[in-house]
Amino acid sequence: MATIKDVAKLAGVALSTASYALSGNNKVSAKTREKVLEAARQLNYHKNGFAMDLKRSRTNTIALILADLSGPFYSELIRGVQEVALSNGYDLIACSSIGGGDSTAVRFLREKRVDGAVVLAYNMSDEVMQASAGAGFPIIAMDRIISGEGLISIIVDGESGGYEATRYLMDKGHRKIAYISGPSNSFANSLRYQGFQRAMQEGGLEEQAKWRISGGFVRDGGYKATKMMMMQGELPTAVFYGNDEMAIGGLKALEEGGIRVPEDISIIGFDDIQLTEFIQPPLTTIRQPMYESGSLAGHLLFQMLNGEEVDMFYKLNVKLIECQSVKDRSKVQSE
Amino acid sequence: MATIKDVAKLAGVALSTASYALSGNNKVSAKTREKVLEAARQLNYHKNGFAMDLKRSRTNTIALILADLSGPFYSELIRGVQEVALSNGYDLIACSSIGGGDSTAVRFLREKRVDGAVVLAYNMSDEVMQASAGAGFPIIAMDRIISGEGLISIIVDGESGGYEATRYLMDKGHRKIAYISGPSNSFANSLRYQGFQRAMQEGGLEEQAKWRISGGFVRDGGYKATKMMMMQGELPTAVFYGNDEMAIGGLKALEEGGIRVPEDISIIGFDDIQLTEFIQPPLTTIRQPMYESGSLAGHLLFQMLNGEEVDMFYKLNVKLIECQSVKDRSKVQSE
DNA sequence: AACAGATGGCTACGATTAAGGATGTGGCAA
DNA sequence: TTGCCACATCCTTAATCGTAGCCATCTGTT
Repeated sequence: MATIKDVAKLAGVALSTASYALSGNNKVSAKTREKVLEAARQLNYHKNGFAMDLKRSRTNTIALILADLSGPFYSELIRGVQEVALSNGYDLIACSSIGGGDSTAVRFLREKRVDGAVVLAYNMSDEVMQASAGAGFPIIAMDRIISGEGLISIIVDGESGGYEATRYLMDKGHRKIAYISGPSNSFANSLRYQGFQRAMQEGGLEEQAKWRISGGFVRDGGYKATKMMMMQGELPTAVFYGNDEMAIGGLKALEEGGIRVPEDISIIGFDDIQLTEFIQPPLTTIRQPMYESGSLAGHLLFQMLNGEEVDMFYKLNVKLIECQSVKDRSKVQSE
Repeated sequence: MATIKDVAKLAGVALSTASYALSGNNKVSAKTREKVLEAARQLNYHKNGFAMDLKRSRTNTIALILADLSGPFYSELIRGVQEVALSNGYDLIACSSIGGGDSTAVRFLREKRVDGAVVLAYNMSDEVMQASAGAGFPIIAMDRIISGEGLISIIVDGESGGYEATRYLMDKGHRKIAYISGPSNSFANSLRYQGFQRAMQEGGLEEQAKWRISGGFVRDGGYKATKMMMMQGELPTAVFYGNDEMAIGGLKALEEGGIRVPEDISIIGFDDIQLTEFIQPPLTTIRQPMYESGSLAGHLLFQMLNGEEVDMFYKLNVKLIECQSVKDRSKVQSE
């Protein structure tokens, strides 16, 4: 690889002049600049990014940290972050936190290979995030409440969402409601479940242990959990899936068992992923403001990078999206 | 941020000793190493990634370049690449080629911020890839055929896939077949379409211009294209969707129009994304070996980084996955 | 005294950038 | 016209970022 030295030599100028010319500084005459650019072109010269970052001690890059690059993506959220990064002239890279302390994500944070990060990865420990964040290095956590210098939490109000979803089912006359949960260590899942419990208690309904099954927030988990539920003899009249992915898996299991939705059983999801409107029946669900939260995360990151004062905690509201996967049983008295 | 200098000073040793101790070199005594590590702990010292990369002139990172981070992901492909990278002790980052010449992807290639790349991004120009690739910098292209030093192409045999899909429909008695296409500049789309055309010609069937509509390879595009097709009065008996995403969109449009699948119309997709088995009816499609191609890409990348000789071109085979979205009309003579 | 192991000094990696040096321009007096 | 000076313009010198690793030096053992 050609370095700026080679360019300078070929152009017959000093190193620094070449540097100035290449970064568009107006300290060099047009003629010299042209000479330098021509030399660079001839040598197919390109800056060495690291040397630049090292000297500038800034990378102009932020990281989006995900639990698993091949996992289900919140594409709207990413779009939100991406647009803000782009419009601020920053680069965005995504990396995975697979691998624990040796993961790419942890290395990028520790070694300060980026200027800040947005984290949506349950497998990142609070410790790592707290150790890395700081005045000059903002981290936005989107899947937990965490505090520390340079740390901001954005969460969606999963508790209200869980509550609303459950109330909605109850209002439609459902009394036997199952909850298919996400991973037990998931903060989002615990919020949703708390909302579910609050609504159940408030309505004087008893939660059945056999109807609380984990599907790990993944499609196939929802499928298996639903199969398991179906093998227990008695079916609930409604199922609250902790997220849409599991509901899609559940739908397949029900279909295979010849159980109609919503005629025989009602289901409700959570997230409002784009797919929900494309499946049969369109899924009633709780919408999370994905794009907005991603965009907010991006904006906050840059405000912090610019040294502005911002709040450390944000809670976004959810909204019930009524489709066709829930049947109104309130007029029917019994089965 | 503390630097290795500070660590050395606090530990009372020379810079180089600290460096050796921190990189686990056995040139230092256990006692000294401990002293240095303790100092590093006290100062919360972490290596500066750039300085290290600069000195080592190696990053231990490879990039996965995608057209759009928020776009539909080939998660299996990513998993393939990711696993290989991880097992070789490399980091993997994903970045987007949105933004043309100023995109993150182009900068990462040009400025050599990674050691190599896997590219699956139609909006990357051949020129950029050819200019960046070289003996020490391998690039694996997964969406085109391209040649040059350090460049390898992996493609799936879309032509055969398109041919097989179409033959399959014809074998099932279909004579009126529509093709919902991807973007016209997509290499994958053109292969599939060529296969479609070959089968049609071979079967003596005429392709109807009104039944070749573009859906841009996206779900919503498939939905709109299908709506458009439905408005033209005459329906084909089968639709070949250029990819599964569009087929899912199309399914919704058909559903809305009260057209049953496969009773009234048969559909076939392409890709075999995970979702296909979860929709109703499960989609007959052409499977691309996604995981395998990702894994192959990863392996080739590391072989090149290790200076081994490899072929410059790979073509992977596809396979028809028979599900329930195609009806056999071969016994029915007319409609 | 020779040797091996441990430690320290120093330079290079490739770029940025402040500060100072060289060069050229124009104005004015002799 | 010529010579001198002030001044702006353009360019160069040199320090620096944080780390790796060569090579020299020192220490203690045999």
